[in-house]
Amino acid sequence: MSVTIYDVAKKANVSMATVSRVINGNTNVKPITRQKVLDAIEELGFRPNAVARGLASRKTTSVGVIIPDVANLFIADLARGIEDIATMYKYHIILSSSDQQKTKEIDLFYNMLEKQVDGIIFMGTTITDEHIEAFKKANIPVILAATIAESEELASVNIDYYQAIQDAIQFIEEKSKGDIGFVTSPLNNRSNEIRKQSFVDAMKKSGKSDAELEKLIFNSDDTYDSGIQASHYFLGLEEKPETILVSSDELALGVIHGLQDEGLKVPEDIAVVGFDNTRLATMVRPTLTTVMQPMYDIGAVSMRLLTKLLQGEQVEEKQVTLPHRIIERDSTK
Amino acid sequence: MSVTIYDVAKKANVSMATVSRVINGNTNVKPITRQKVLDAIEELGFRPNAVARGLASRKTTSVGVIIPDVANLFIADLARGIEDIATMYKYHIILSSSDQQKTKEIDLFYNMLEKQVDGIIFMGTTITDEHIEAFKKANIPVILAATIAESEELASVNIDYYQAIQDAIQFIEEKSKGDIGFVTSPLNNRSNEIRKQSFVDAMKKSGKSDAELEKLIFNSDDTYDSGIQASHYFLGLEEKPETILVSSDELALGVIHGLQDEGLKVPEDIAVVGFDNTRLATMVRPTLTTVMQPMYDIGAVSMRLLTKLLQGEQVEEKQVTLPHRIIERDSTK
DNA sequence: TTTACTCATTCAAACGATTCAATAGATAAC
DNA sequence: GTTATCTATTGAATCGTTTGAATGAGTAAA
Repeated sequence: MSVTIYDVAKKANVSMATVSRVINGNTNVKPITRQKVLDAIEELGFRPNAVARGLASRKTTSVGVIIPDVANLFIADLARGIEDIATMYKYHIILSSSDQQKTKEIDLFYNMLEKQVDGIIFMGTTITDEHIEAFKKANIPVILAATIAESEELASVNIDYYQAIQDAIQFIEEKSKGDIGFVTSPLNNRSNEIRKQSFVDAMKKSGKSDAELEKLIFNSDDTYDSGIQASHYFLGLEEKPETILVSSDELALGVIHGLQDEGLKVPEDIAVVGFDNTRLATMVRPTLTTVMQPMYDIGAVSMRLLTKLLQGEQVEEKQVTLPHRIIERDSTK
Repeated sequence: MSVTIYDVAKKANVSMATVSRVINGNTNVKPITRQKVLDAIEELGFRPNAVARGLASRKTTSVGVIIPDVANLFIADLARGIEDIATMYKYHIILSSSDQQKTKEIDLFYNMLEKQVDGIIFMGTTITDEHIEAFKKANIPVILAATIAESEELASVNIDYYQAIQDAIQFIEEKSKGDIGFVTSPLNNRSNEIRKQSFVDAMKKSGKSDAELEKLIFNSDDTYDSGIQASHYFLGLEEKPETILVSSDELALGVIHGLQDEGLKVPEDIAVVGFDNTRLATMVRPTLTTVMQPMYDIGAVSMRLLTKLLQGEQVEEKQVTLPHRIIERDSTK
């Protein structure tokens, strides 16, 4: 049926081993032989069967990528970062969305192991013992991308979420003395939990009581619509915050539009600060001041880290923290 | 090292063939034997090696997906549709972005063949002879998703782009007698070309001269920023259009904001109609009237079609046209 | 009882590469 | 001239499954 290494060997009058060595760019092949083989390959239109290769070499040059949802703008950016570096290092990507469901995350993980991927990049919600067990059972490197694990042993690439929120609050407080409202993303996600905690700590430090604090927090489900709901919530308060700090950009757009729909002006009446710096941030009026979380870079660095691990390169630190920063636009004054 | 089918066979006191038959849910296994094998599998924590399976069975249960760019909101939706159906039918997805570069598209295609994918879903720009040659050389089914090919032989899933624009124009003309401006997406993409042609035909039919027509068209590169440029362009015309019809939603947001930045009101001064109906359409003020192109569905239907082809199911029609429709929101009056 | 069939199971040959030990030929060292 | 050292190449086992042919046991038909 299809052309195999055997056919090439026959045509070039050499052994399969030699053909294999030519394909793999191995030395110890006489230039003249190499050329003979190359000619035969060309002539037959031979393309090595990656599955057979994978079986024989125990390397598939594919990596598994498990993310919550490709269709999420923010996450797709991560995927793209991974992909670009993977392509650069000649890896293929097997991609799956977990929809933040723990069982699905774990199932997908084992499925990818069956596929004999060389490594896995995982973005998920909270890392449980079950996750860790699965990761350990796998004899391949696993990188957590934009995902927090308490365990020191797991390789990961993140930003410092706690500090990011602290910085955002400091940024806000430099501009305005009023209250700050906070819209969380779902707290089944460790990094969202950390952001909330960071907010809580900061507010307590500036003397807010538990009761006051509670009013300043709106728990959302991370959608545009719940951003709108959040805005209604804050407008319903007796003491409205002067600034609303929001856990994601999409949510922030919802908040902004919710406020505008009620006739308020952003940032004059209420300022809004987002989180992520997705492309959405510039696609809204006023443009959104936001905390940059460089998802593309997180993906790229994760994949690069993975290639290092796969190729046995020295890795100084398995837990990478990428810088964040506040990007000031027009939704704050 | 890892547990193989051989270990299971030994433990259960049966042959590898029997274990294989159990794994594959084959009949002709006595219940009692099946249970013995299942127990052994459980006990040893056996997981079949998909690579070995792939080699032996010549089926990998993975499909290749080639798309212009995962990080594009609109395209990621397609990917998600593909993925959901793939998961349902137990296929894995190998995903790659081509950045609309023809050589990359073709390289990726051949790479996926090397990986022995069972089928490929392809979204690209213009299908050239080179593409068709590659598709034919592959002995596996290929589905074009949201991608036009003139050839009748290729399986594909699309909407009727020509008609969609005709409908949009009719919709606009029912509301307003003024000129219609048109913002194209890059014309290296066949479907964009068709949309433009559709617009041109309609305008000619209503008596526009070539000179008039030319002024009404702005060629963009399909980004938010070029949407802004488009708005400036139209504002610079002596006779400004009353409505601007735009080839994508992201572009349309750019147009809307560009107009608003200049102090115009949408839709009072100028109405805007988008194309795609991405989530962006509701994430802007005014919300965007747009032509729905159901990318998720296109992905899902493509994948379903592929499974049919792979499983030898009867397929009535290899070229599927999905319905489109105009979704009226607030950017038109 | 013999023959013919099923049904359950085993045997062993693929699948298409990689890889390591073995070998032959050429070159260098003594 | 013999031995040692490289270099280029081959042979064959191996990777972990699937799968079709072969086998054997049990049952139904004659």
